[in-house]
Amino acid sequence: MEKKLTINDIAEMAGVSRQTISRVLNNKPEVNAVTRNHVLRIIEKHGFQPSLQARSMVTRQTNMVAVLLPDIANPFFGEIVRGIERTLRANKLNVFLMTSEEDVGLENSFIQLSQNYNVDGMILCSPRLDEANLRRMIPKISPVVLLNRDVDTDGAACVVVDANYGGYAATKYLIEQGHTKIGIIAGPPRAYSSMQRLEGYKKALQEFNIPLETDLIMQVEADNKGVHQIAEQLIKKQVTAITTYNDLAAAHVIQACTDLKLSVPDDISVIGFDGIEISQFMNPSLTTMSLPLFEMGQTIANILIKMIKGNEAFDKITTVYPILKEGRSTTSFKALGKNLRGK
Amino acid sequence: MEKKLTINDIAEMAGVSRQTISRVLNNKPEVNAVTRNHVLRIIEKHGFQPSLQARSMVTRQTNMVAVLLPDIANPFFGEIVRGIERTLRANKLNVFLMTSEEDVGLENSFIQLSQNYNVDGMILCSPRLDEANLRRMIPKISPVVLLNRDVDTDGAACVVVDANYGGYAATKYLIEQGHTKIGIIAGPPRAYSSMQRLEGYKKALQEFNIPLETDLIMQVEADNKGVHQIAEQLIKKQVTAITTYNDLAAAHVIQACTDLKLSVPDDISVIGFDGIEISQFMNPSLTTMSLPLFEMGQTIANILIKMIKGNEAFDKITTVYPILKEGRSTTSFKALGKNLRGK
DNA sequence: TACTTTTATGAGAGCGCTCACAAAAAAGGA
DNA sequence: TCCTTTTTTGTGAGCGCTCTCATAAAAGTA
Repeated sequence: MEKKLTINDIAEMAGVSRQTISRVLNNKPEVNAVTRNHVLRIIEKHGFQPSLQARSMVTRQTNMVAVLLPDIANPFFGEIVRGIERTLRANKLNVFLMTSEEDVGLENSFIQLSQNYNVDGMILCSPRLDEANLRRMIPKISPVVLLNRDVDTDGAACVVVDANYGGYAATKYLIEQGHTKIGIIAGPPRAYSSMQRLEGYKKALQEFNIPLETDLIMQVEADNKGVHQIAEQLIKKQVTAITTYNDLAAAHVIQACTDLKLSVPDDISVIGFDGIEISQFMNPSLTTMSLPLFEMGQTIANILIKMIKGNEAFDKITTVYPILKEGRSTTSFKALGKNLRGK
Repeated sequence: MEKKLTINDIAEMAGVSRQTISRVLNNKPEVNAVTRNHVLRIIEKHGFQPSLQARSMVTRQTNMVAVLLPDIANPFFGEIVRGIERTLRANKLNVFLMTSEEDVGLENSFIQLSQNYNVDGMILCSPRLDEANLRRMIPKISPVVLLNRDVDTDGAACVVVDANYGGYAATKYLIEQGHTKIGIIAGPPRAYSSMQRLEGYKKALQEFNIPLETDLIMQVEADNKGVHQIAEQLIKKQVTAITTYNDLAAAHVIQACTDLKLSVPDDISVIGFDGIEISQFMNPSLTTMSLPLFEMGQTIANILIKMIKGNEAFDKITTVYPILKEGRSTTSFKALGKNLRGK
């Protein structure tokens, strides 16, 4: 570890005060051209770089943005973070990353932590905190952008996927393909998006006068551990189609079907959510409610940047609508009536 | 934004000196039980949290580890970061994330940046910097753990995938399946792992006395943009198998085959590298040289932690060997001789 | 020449904490 | 009682910077 030079060392070498060095460092105009060049040369020569830590101690800005998400290995968040990071970087902001693994306690302490690091802003992706908690935290950590949470408070902006619409559109699509016995794996029990998705599912059924069967409604923790099992349960209940809360879950459903010697889509249609890049490489390629993930990341970051700058108007709430992307994991029910198991 | 309390505010409220507060905060023993409880109550009451920024200013440790990687949306790095983050967190260390997008300039400035933030250590995943640059930087940013770069210097530890072995094993496997005309998409031109992989490929051919055909050797930038095109070129050269540098590239190769109305594995066998989670969901499921990604992340983090603590021995170099995981994207050449195009 | 205005530089304080030390209070020993 | 030891608390300095303000030097005005 080489010893690190400070602004005082440079000042001494240059024979000027540390304040002059500071001025050069910050491109202040009130410094003589000769002095500036002299200082610049010495800085250059020794490769001096000021401590950003010390600087932010006094300027009260860290150029750090805390990004909290449940799981970085999940391609959904991966794509979003890519969009976030690229946009932040273009604005000289850096990413302080935290993964909560769906744990509310961890989430809470992470938010606390980044507050203690004096981050300039926060991006909370799909926080699990309850509304009261969230409202309590926001004033302390503001500005903050929330993904998939709609909390109308000062200091917070929201970017939400219309999971209600998504659930509706996916279900409607399946109904139009002739399915009536449609299972839904809605997602984590307490998650806002799960509930919304379920609402959309119900709405579609209602619209087509299909009676709601509550035992076709499944919720599952986001770790995908239970998806396989739950898919088996649904299959036993003779569904002809299953709509899921994300593409990875859909992949597990397809695998459950394969394990039970059922064909997707011939026996069962499966529809995903998110439209992650690899959904097209799956076996079979996935029909999914697709989201512009990278762009969403950009949007999130841009809103936060506006909030940090503080002099520009920003959208308090931005709604993103998924669009149906047809793959080969769904098919018309009518077209293959004879394939139905037990019928 | 609520105003933030400082240690002085608490000191005043408690009627003691700021040093006593500091002692309570740091669980120092030399403070009277009564005083401690009194202070604790006031801290609790006002939800005071000390500024980690100010603290690290004096303690000279930030509890931050900079993690630099080429692409966060790539599941390969996603899995690794998951392992890194979980391990670091268990040791009260946090992640300062940076994505270089394969850009050497960005990489350089990121390393500089994290140095200026006084991070406690760095993890560089597959840096693109040339050896000289790397050697020059390491003393300034030490301790550092390098993934997939073998630079023997003080202050750096390395975790490398034996791509040579991987390339060898994949090629050998294909040869044993009866393939002799095997194409390789080795990876980014200047990447260390690409060259290693290629060496292994050559070694396997040599071992089986198969003449090397240089026009079956392809290199491609890691962005997968060109993979499709390059795969087409290889296919035109009548290869019966293609070995690739990662699973995503393999997916693109499979897609190129599909586009040309060729079947994988009946017409062409494809083998991937890394063994990311979704490779099993691909169409067809991928045969791949599988890596324990999550565990690699843990290993990397653990080595860095030892280096930071400074009182424990650590492995200067850790080699990880990929293992073959058979999927349905490869098949025996002999078994389907009649399927060969143009033969 | 003396005066104001402009330009360039420096000195001191302070961001919120922890360090090394000094000082005060309490306890123990004779 | 006085003196030593132990326990507890407080003081000053300083981490590496950037503020604000004062001062010095240069330039313009009369």
